[in-house]
Amino acid sequence: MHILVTSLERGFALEDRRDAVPAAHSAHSSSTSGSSTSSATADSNPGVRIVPDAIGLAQLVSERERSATPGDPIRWVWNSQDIVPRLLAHGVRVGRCHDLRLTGRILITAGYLDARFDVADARGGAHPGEGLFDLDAENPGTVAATRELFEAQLAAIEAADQGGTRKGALAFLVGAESAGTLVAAELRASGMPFSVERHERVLVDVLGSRRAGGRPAKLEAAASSVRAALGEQTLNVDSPKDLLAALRRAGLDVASTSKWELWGKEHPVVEALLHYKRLHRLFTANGWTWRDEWIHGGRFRPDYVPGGVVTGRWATSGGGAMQLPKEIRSAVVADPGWKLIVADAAQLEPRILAAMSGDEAMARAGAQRDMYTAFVDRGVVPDRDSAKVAMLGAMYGATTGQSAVLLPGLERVYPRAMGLVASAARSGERGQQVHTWLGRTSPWPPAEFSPRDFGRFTRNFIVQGTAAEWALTWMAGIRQRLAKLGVVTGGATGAVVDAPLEQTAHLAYFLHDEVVVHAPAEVAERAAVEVVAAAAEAGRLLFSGSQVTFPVVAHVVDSYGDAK
DNA sequence: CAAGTCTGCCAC
DNA sequence: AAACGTGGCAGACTTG
Repeated sequence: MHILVTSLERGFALEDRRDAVPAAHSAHSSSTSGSSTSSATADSNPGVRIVPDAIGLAQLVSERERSATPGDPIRWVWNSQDIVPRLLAHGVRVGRCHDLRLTGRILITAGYLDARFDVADARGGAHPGEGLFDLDAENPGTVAATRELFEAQLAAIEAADQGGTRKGALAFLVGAESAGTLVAAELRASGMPFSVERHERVLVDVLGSRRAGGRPAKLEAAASSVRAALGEQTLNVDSPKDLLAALRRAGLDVASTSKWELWGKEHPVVEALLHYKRLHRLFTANGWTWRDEWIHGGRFRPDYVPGGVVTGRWATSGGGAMQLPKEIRSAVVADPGWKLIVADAAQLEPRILAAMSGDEAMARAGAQRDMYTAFVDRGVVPDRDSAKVAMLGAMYGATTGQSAVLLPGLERVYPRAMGLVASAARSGERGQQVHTWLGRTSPWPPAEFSPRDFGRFTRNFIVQGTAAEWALTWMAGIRQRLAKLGVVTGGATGAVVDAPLEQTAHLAYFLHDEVVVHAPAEVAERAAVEVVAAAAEAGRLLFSGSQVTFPVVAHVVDSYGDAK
C-alpha cells in the first residue's frame, strides 16, 4: 500500500492508496488529467485526510505502521527531508518510503522524466507555480499534483526498467536511495556518542591547555620553532604568502608551502613546519571551537545529505563529519553498558569494479579475503602496495607515476575490468553520460569542458557511484536487521516503530565504506554479525551470480580509536 | 566590511 | 605546483 503525504507549515495532508500497483495512467498528459483532479478536496476525496501538525501526522503514521504486515507492507511517499526528522522527533520510525525529491533528481538527470516534474523547483507537474510541498489546507489540489508526480515517477521507472539490461535495477536504486533518507535522518537523530573529556585529553596532550582568547602553548611553541628555524622572528606563520617568501629566502626550492612539497626537503624548518601544520589543523578543524559548536549532550550530530555528491555518495553539511581525523576518533566512546561496532568494507571499489565488469579473472581475486594479495599471488604486481596504487590509478585515470607504470599489467590480466573503466572514460571524453550498475546517470558536461578531465570523472563515476549503491544497500540492510534485535530496555520487539532509536542498537556514523553502530553491550556481538551479514546480502542483491565477495571487518570496541 | 575566491588539509 | 576521482571546511586573501 502506498500512502502519500504532503507537508505544509501548519499541518499535513495524507492520502491512502490502496492499489499498491497503480493502474496504467497518463503520466505524460498531466495538463488534462491535472485539471480534472485539481478540484479534489478533503471533502470530495475521502482518501485525503488533513492533520493539523507533526504530532497528528506522527500518530497517524504510527498507527499505520503498526497495522502493516510482511504481506501488506506500507510505502510512504513524501519528501522525506521535510517529514522524517519531524516524525523522529515524535519517536516514530517507518519501514519503507519513496522519496520524491531524490527519485526525481535521478530520473530527470537520466532523462527518464521531464524536468517540469522537478521537485527542487517546488512546482507540481500540472500546476506550475504551485508549491508541491507547501500544501494549504484550503488548497488540497496540491495532493493531486503530488500524486501525479508520484505516478509519473513510477511510470518513468517502469519504462526505464523495461528498457534496461537488468530488470528492476532502477526501482531498486530508488528504494535504496529512499531508504538512505531514513538512515540519514536516524543517524542525525541518534548521533554519534562523543566524549568531551576524551577529546579534551587529546587536545591538551597535543596542543596544551585551552587559553581564553589566545592560542594554546604548544601551538605557539611550534610556531616559534618555525620562526627560529627560518631566523625570522616576526614571521606570520599563518600567512601562506609570507611563509612561502620566508622559505625561499631560507634557500628552499619550493613553489608552495604545502606538505607534499616540503616533504623530503633537507632543512631544519621542514620538521618544525610539518609539526606546526598538524597542530594548527587540529586546533582549527577539530579543536575547542569545533567541539563547542558540534558536540551537545555527548553526541556529534552531523547533517548527512543523501545523494549530496553527483556520484550518489552522501555529503555532510556542518561539522566536517566526513573528514573526522583519525587523531580524535579516540574521543568517540560508547555509552556505559554499550559498545561500538566499527565496520569497514575491505577494498570496496576494486570489488565493485570486479563485480560490475564481469571480469572473471578479477572476480576470482575478488572472491578472496584480501583482493590485493590475490593480485600479487597472480603475479600481476610485485607487492600489495603496488596492487593498491595500480587499482586506484586505474579507477581515477592516472596517467603518470607509479600507478601508470603498473597499468599495462592490470590491462593484460584483467582486460574486461580495465576495459569497462576505459570505456566510461571514452564516453566522458565525448561528452556523453555514463551509468552506474543500478542506473544512476552522470550529469552532462558543462558547455566548456576538458575531455580529459571529464573522462576521468566518468571513469570514476561508474565505480564510485556503484560503490555508493552498495553502501546504501548495506546500510538499509543494517537498519532493518538492527531493528529486529529489538528493544533491550523494555517494550515490544519486532516492528520498527516499536524500537525507539535511543534504546536499541542503531547506526551512529557512516563514511562511504565504513559504519559505526552503537549497541547495548548484550547485543553487540549479534549486531556485529548482522553488519557483516548485511554486507554479504548487499553483494548478492546487487550482483547475484557473481563470485565477488564483500568482506567486512567488524570490531566490537569501546572507542572508535580502538578499531585498527 | 561582507561576499567570494584561493590555499591547504582532512576523509573516502 | 600535482600526479589521480569525490567532497567539506577554516583561515587567508581579494574584491566590490
